[in-house]
Amino acid sequence: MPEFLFKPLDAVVSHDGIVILGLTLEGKRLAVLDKNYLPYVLVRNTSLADFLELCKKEKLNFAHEQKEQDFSKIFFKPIDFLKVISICKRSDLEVYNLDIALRRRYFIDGPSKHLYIHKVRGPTWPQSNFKVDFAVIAEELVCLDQQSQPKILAFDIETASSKIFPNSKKDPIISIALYSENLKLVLTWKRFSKAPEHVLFCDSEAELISKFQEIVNKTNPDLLIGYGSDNFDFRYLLARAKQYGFELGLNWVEQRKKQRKEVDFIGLQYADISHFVKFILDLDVDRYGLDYVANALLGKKKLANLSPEKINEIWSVGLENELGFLMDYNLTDAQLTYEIAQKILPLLLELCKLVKLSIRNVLYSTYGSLVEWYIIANASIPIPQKPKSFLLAKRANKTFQGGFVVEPKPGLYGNIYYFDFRSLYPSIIVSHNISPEVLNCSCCAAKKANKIDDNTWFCSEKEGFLPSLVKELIDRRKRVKEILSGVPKGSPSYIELDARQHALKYIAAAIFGYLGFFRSRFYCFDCARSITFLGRKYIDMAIGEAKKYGFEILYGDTDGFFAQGELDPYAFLKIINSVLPSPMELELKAKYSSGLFFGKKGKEGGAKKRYVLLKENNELVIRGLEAIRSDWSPLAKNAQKEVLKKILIDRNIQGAKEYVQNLIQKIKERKVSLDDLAITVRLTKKLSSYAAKSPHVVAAELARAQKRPLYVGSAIKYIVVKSDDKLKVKLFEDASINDYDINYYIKNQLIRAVYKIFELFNINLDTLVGQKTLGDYG
DNA sequence: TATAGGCATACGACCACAACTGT
DNA sequence: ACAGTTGTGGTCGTATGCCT
Repeated sequence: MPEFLFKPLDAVVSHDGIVILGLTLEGKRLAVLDKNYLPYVLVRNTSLADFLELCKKEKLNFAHEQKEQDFSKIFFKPIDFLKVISICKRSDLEVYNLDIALRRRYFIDGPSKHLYIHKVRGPTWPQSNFKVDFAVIAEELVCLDQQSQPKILAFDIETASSKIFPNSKKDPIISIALYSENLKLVLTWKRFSKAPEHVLFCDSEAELISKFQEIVNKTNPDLLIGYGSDNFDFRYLLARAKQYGFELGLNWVEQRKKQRKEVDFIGLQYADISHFVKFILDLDVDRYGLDYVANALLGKKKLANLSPEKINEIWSVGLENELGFLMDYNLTDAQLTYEIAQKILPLLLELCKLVKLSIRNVLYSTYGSLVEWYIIANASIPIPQKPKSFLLAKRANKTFQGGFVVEPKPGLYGNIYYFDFRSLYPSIIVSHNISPEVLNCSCCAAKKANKIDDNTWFCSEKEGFLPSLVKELIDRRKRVKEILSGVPKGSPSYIELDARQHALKYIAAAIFGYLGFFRSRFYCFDCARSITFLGRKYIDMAIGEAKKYGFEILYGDTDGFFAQGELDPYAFLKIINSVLPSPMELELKAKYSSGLFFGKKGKEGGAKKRYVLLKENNELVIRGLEAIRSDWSPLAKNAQKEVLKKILIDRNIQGAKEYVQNLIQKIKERKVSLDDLAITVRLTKKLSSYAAKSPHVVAAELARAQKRPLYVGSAIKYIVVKSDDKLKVKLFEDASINDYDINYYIKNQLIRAVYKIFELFNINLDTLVGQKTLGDYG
C-alpha cells in the first residue's frame, strides 16, 4: 500500500470527501482523499426544529448529531455543506460555525496543519480530475511534529509600451524573470548576442508564456510570488495568453468553475506580497513600490529606474548591451521580490501557525481578519455568521469615545520621563474580563462587582473566551521573550522567536479594534466602549498619582504620559503598580533630556499629538510634525528637521534662522532640486467619488489623462506651479525646475513647517520673507 | 474587501455681500 | 435703473496622515 510524506498546500471539496493537494518531499504533486472529515454546524436548540425542517425540505442528509448544552452539533458530508451554507445564509436561524470556507476550515478542525509534514498511507485513488503525480485514499493520515521550510519562487515581467503605459491588447511581454534558491532565469523572445548566462531565448511571445507555465509547473514551488503582480504582472500574463487563444494552465484541476476576480489557483499557491507589506508591516515609506520597500526592508535598490518609455526604446532599438542590461534589470526585480519574501517569512510563518491559515491567506490578510481567524482557530466557542447588511447598517453609525489626550503647554522642557501602561487595552480585557458572552450576565446582575456603568457589567465568576485568549497571548509572549534573552542575537532561532513574539503582540493589540469593527463577527459595542472607558480611568488615575507624587505632567495620550521632576521614577512606579489589577502595569519607557511642545495654529492652546523629544544619546524623536508626514515636500520636511537639530542639539537659534534665510534664497534662485519639491499624496478612493478637487485629485486626473495606471492607494506625486489665483499643479514627471511656484514653496511649505518652532522662542520670521505679519502664512 | 477613535492641518466649496459692467 | 458678473472674506466640509 503506497505511503507518502508530504506537505499540504490546499484543500478542495470533492464528491467523496475533502481532497488535500500537496507536495511530497521530493516535490511531486499528491492528492489525498480524506473520506473521514465531516464539517459541522452548531444550531441553538430553540432553532433546531426549524433547521431540521429546512434540511428536510432541501433533501439534505446529515451524517449524525451530537448534543452540546444549548446546541446541537450536526455533521454533514463536505459536498453537502456548500448547500447547507447557502440555505442557512438566507434564513434567520441561529446557526453557528457555518460560513467558513471548507478550504480553510479543514486546516482548523480537520487532521491537517499548514507548514507541517504529514504521513499518509492508503490505496491508490484511481481518479482523473487532478493534475497530480500520485493520488491516494487516506487510510492513515497523521501530522508529524516536523516543519519544512517553504520553497518560494518569485517572478516579474517586463513589457513593451506603445503609449506611456503598456496596453495588454497591443504591447507584448518582453521578458519574464524567475528567481528562487535554485533558479535564476530570464525568458525573452528577441535573440541577441553576448547575452548574460541566465537568459533563455524563446521563439515567440506565445512560447515565452508557455515556457513560464511549464517552468512553474515543473518546479512545483510551495509558493509563487510577485510584487504588485495582482494589479499588473498576472493580469497582463493572463490577458496576453488570452490574445494567443490559450489559458495559463497553472491550476491542478482541468478547469476552474468560476473565474474569480483575484488571481487564485487550485493547488498552486500564488500571492502578491505587496498586500502584506502594505497592510501588516509597519514600514516607514512614502510609497509602496518595489524600490521603496526593498530599500526600507533590505537596504537594496533596483538596478535602475527605467521608465516604460525607456524599456520600450531598449526593446525596439535592440542594442545587445542594452538588452542584456534589461534582462539583468528584470532579474533584479524578481530577486528583490524573493528577498523581501525571505525577510518577512519568519513573521509570516508564525502568523500562519497562530491563525491556522495558509501562507497565501495570511499574505492577503488584514489585522481584522488575522484576529478573526485567530479566534476561530483557538477559541472553542460557537462562531457567529458574518453580519448581514441590516446589522452592518445599524453598526456603521455607532461610535464610542476613545483615548484621553492631555493638552500640552507649548514650550521647551528638560529632564522628561515617559511612563506608559504595558499593553493597556489587552491588559484591561484580561483584568476586567471583557468578553461578549459574559457581558451583563444574569449571575452577576445583583452584585455588579465588575461594573462599567449602571447598565453595563462583566461576569466576575466565569472567565470569558476573549480574556482567556488574550491572557494566553500575553503569557506566551512573556515566555518567548524570556527564552529570547538567552539566545544570541541574529541567530536563526533568535529570528524565529523574535518573529513569534511580534506575531503574538500584533494579534493581542488588534483584538480591541476588532471588537469595535463594524464588520466583525464578534462585534461588541459595549465591550469596546468599556475598554476605552477603563483606559481613560486608569490613565487619569496614573496621572493623578504622578501629580500627587510631585511630578509635573507635560502631556499625555491614551496609555502614557510625559512627566517632569527631580524625583525617583521607580519609587513612583512601585506605588502605582501595587494598586493596579493584574496583569496591568505602568512602566518607565524612556528618559529624555529635553522636549518641545507646540501651540496650535491660529487658535489658543497647545497642539496635541505633535512634539519633539531629544534622547540622551542626542537622537531626535519627532511626532506628528510635518517632518514625518508623507504629504509634505522633502524641502519642508528636511528644513524642519534641520531647524530642530540646530535648536535642540546645537542650541544655536541664530544658526537655525540663517539656515532658513539661505534656503529662502535658494528657492528664489531655483537652486533646489525638483525631487525636494515633490508632494506625494495617496488616493483613498475612486477618482470619481471625490467631492472636493484637492490638488492631488487634480494631479491624479492629469495622470489618468495620460493613461497612467491609478488604483485606490496609488501615491500621486506633484509639483505646485506658478499661477495667478488658485493653486495649480503639474505631475512630477512633467514638471521642470522653472515651473515651480516660488511663493508657494517659501510661504506654504518652508515657512509653515518652521515658524511654529521659532515662535516658541519669540522669534518673528517676518523679516526673512519681507512680509508684514505672520498672519499671512495662515 | 478599513482593527479603534482623536487630532492638526490644508484647501476646496459655498455663501453673503460689495463693487463693478454692460445695456 | 437693472440684471448679471467679478472679487473678497469668512465659514464649513472634505481629505490626509499622523498619534496611542
